[in-house]
Amino acid sequence: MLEKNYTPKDFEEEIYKDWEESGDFQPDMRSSKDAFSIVIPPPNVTGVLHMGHALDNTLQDILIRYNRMQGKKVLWQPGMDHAGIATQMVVERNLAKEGISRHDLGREKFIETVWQWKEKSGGTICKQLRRLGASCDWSRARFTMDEGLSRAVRKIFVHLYKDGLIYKAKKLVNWDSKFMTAVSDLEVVQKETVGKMYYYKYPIEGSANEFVHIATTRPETMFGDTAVAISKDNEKLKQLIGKNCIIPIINKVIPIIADEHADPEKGTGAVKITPAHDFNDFEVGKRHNLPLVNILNPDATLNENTPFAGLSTMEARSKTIEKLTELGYMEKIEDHPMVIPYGDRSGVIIEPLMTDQWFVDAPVLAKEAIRVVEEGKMEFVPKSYEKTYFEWMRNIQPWCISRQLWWGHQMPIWYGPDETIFCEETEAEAQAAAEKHYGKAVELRRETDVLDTWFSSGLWAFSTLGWPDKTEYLETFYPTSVLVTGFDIIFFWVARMMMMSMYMMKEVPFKKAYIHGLVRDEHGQKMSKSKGNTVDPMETIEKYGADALRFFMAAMETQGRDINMSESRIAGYRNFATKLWNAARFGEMNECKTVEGFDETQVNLAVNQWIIAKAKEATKEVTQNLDNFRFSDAANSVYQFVWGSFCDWYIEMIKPLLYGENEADKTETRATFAWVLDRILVILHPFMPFITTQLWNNTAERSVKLIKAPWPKKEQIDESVMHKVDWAIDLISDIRSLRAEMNLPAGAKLTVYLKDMNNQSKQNMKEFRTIICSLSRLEKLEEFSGEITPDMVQSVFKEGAILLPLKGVVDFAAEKERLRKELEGLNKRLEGYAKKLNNPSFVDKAPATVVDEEKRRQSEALESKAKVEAALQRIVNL
RNA sequence: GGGCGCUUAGCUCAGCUGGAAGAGCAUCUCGUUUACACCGAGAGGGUCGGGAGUUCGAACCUCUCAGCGCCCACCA
Repeated sequence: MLEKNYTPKDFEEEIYKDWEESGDFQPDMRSSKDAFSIVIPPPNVTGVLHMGHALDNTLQDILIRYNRMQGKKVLWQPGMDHAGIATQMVVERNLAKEGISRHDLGREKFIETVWQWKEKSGGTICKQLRRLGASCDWSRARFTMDEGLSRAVRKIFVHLYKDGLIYKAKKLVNWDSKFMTAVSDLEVVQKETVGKMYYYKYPIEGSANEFVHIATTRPETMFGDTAVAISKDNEKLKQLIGKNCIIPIINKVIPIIADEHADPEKGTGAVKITPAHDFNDFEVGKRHNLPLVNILNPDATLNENTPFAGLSTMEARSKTIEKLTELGYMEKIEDHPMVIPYGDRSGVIIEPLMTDQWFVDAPVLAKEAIRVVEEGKMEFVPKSYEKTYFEWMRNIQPWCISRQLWWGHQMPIWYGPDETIFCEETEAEAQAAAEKHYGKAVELRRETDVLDTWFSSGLWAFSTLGWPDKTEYLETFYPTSVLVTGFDIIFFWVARMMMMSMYMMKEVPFKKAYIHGLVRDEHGQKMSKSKGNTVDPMETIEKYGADALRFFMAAMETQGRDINMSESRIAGYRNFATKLWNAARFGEMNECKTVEGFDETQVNLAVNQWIIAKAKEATKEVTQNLDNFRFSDAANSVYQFVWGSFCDWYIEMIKPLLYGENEADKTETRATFAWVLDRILVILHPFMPFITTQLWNNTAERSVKLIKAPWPKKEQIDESVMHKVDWAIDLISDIRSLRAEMNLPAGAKLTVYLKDMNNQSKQNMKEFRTIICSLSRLEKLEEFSGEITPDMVQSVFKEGAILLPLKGVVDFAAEKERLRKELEGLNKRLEGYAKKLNNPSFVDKAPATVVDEEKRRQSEALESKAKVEAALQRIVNL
């Protein structure tokens, strides 16, 4: 028995538990069909489910369930990312509450603490994903720091190193002074701010009143200046080139050099060069062999190379200005719009800093990653993201992979006493290599840096399947079928997976990358905690059910567009679930039970034939749309069918039958109802797995679980039967409309006379009389013979009935006219094609594909013409 | 500066290859008919941002103007 009310909370969790415990999420390796696999974008171990995850994972789950029902070997590989910086931050913050710093604990103890934290509090998100209905094979869940994945990381690192694709270099890198680590270019966000431009002057050496005028936004960096540059095309200033100037305060002499970097149009035309603290200046410095003067400590305070050692940059800045003003070198200060780099995690200003770091030679790895996309071996959906990908990949810079953190994969690098580098997968191998190198055993020192988190995520597509071992899963599921993720991590992750996979596996990590947008708030604003406009998916699930949230995500997902949150819409999809629930209850009340061996091609009643055809049509649409990743179209197809066709029309139309006397009709209708409801549960299951399963389990004894129920194969759809019932539906709609327009009282009896009837419509009227009268609340439905009979007059006056305008309710004349016009248009169109295709200049000039395209359209128009002609013929016959 | 995208009903948005404008919500009217008021029936509402062009035919293609958004790079 189905409960009277649809209360998803009561069964969603239980159903999930059953799936998981029965192993329903594990791939059926015995299946003879293709494999289908997705690797989950691993959420951070610190992560909590937000709407972005809800979207991403709903889409994946829809694809997974859909393919599972097709009988394929289906794997959704779950797991989590150790999220270096994020996790270290969380744990450090917790420790700080107790007044402990990580340095108090020491590296080993700290890492132990992180692991403890992970076991205890990490992975909340996996529970939440279960609540959403994500049918991942949790028994295979991986963690980027688990033993197997760590081995994969070491192996590929050593491989890359020995191929010369990983190297150590002293370079200017983005330095995060909060976490005291280097970060990659991608982890730096540029923010617009209104800053100040400071104008001051450096005296020229050996001259009392000659100066070079400088403009800068960062006066405190002057202590690191090692030159001033002027363009040799700068007519006004070029006479200064070759002279020396003096940095005030520290009275250091530096040369004035000629360099194109100094744009005469910008600033004062003369640029102070600080090679150790600016990426452009670094390049200038390289060109002129300038010394590098580092003025910063790792915590971004100034060092002993400046007079303000220990001060922060801001403090040093005001001190510098103060001093310059005092000495008479300061000229003016102006407001200046500028862009300042911040760390995406730390939120502090990122400083370019000279340090020893490790790099991956990304430009080399990018080549293959670009090629396979060019060749279509990996396709972006929507395709437009290809361009973004190419653009970035073709301009890729070496990837800084070393982090001066503690939480992460420590690099498999050991140094000998003379700093010789040994890169091996294990310490023992490194020892052996060192012994060979030195001819004796020596003490090795391990590199303390850890790897960028994205290094290990870059291996995710194959490391989770067991690589470097040759496992059955790797064999079966690699390359994975599709990757589903947001556009914001194309560079962070998609690109890196492409590079790593192409390098190591020589094969794409996934055949398609489905890229979706962002989930925004109701008004299209980005959701953020600081704005307070976030919506917690768990609360939404609590309130409306996971099915409603999932359906919302699917229905809103149109390619290449962001999704705006809309509670009213989620409520609408909860209502949809309620509607289905009640429809099922209707079936239960009327003993509509699934009939084993029911042959839906053998039903007799037109309404039953009609709903079966409609169900097949909906199935076809869902199938096609899911195959093309058109989630919203797929969702809308089911929605329209369930609410629009099944509930609004079919259930109403069969009521007279079910409450009637004809037992054969009843039997057939009950069986049909059950068949259609089952079909709905099947095609709706990927979107709303919980309610469909609950109904599946409670409306009949089943030999198959819904999660593994076979997805219908291609079916023959009987279109001719649709017209008859559509005729009745049109008639009913028109009568209802007239009734409302005429403002008839609710109980008013109504008699309708139809005129211009032909054989077909006479037959239709006979067949659907009961249904039509019942649904449009008619007293009588009669044919108008052309004369007003005493009967008709009687019905008006005696029964209080209303005599409708005797013109026939459906305006076939207008319909005929419409079709005639359409046919006219089609004929013109065909003429147009004929003209075009017979025109030699068009055929000669246009590429063959264009000509083919025109020909294809022509034949399409021909087809349409045939259809319209047939429709017109039907009307004429009616 | 380079790239991408958007502008369609009051709101949020669909509209796949050009062939007579759609959904959800909101609004208005009617309705306690035995699945459902988380409901049913009906209605109103759009010169598809402006302009020009291609076409027999344009929301869709081309050009142009205006507004909005995102990404990348740079900014002494």
